[in-house]
Amino acid sequence: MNTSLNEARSRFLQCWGEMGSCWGINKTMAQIHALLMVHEEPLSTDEVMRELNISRGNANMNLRSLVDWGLVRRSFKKGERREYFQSEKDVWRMFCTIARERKKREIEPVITALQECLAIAGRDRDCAAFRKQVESILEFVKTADLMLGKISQQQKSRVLPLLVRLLG
Amino acid sequence: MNTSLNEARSRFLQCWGEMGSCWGINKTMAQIHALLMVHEEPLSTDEVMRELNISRGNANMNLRSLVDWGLVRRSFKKGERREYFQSEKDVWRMFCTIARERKKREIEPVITALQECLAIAGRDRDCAAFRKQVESILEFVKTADLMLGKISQQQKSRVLPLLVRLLG
DNA sequence: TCGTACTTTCAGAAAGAACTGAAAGTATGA
DNA sequence: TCATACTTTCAGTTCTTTCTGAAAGTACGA
Repeated sequence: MNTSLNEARSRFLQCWGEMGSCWGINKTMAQIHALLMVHEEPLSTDEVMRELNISRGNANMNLRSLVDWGLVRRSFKKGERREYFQSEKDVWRMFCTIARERKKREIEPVITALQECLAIAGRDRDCAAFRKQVESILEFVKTADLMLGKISQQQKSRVLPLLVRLLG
Repeated sequence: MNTSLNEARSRFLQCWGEMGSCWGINKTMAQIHALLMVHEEPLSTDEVMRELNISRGNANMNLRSLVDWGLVRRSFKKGERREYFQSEKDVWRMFCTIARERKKREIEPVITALQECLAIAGRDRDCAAFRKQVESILEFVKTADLMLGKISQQQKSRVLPLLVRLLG
């Protein structure tokens, strides 16, 4: 098999794994995702284990997480009991999926927590400065949340013109 | 001192620390940042150590990181040798600073790495599918990079109208 | 130049996250 | 019902990151 393709692939897996770590995503999960992204054909758990040199438990757990995130689909070959996994390939749809999940898992809980902070603080005069700061953070996070929600519902083609306007 | 304010503060520190972890930021660093955000007055290393119950080394290291990120400024009180630290309070400016830093530290290196992947792969026919996928990822990351760069240069007042259009 | 009041560094310790692999669980077809 | 071919779980281990605290470094005024 083409050596430079192999080398390029493994460079890509490494890159994607590191990027994941930066953004709070398990490195192996990111690498499995990368692996599936650059394979047209669905891969089995055993193939993933072999390609990344990881244990069955690890492969299974991270494949499941990817399915939970909606980035990877289980797929079956007729006449085979074994399950295969296939990644979403379209980058914009991947982005939308990730945005929706992080919104739900991470941003919305922060909004709730900040609202709790304000509720706990109450309205005493000596809380005024604290309230003001937390309120402005909350407002920002809410706007970001709303925006992420809207953007991740759009077709890519509808977002591009806005970007052009912004970048122009 | 007002108990509910204390409770609200510590809830806020906890919340910000957890959020940091989600996004690949050291929890203690995020908590120090939170602590400084809700204090009008600059705090000394010893005050930070006391409030968060952490060691001198830890406090020193994370305060330095925050200064490196440009989120916190050193400040001095006249007649005192000790240094104090003060956080940027404006949320939009905080966001811009973080965006610029992550762009520089994390996004630009990914662009370079992806370009390397393409260079390694070369133009053989059996690389075509790989190239196509990596190219579309690269295009997306470049657009995100460009956009983050533009947005984080804007005044908040110039971004809001765009959001309104988008959200409408 | 020395003593004081601080800041920085870093080797080792602790905590936390991720991983392994064997055992248990499950589905299928004969 | 059983054997087979898989998937899932989880207790224990390994790896990574973060933290500690004492020692070294630095700056200043007397």
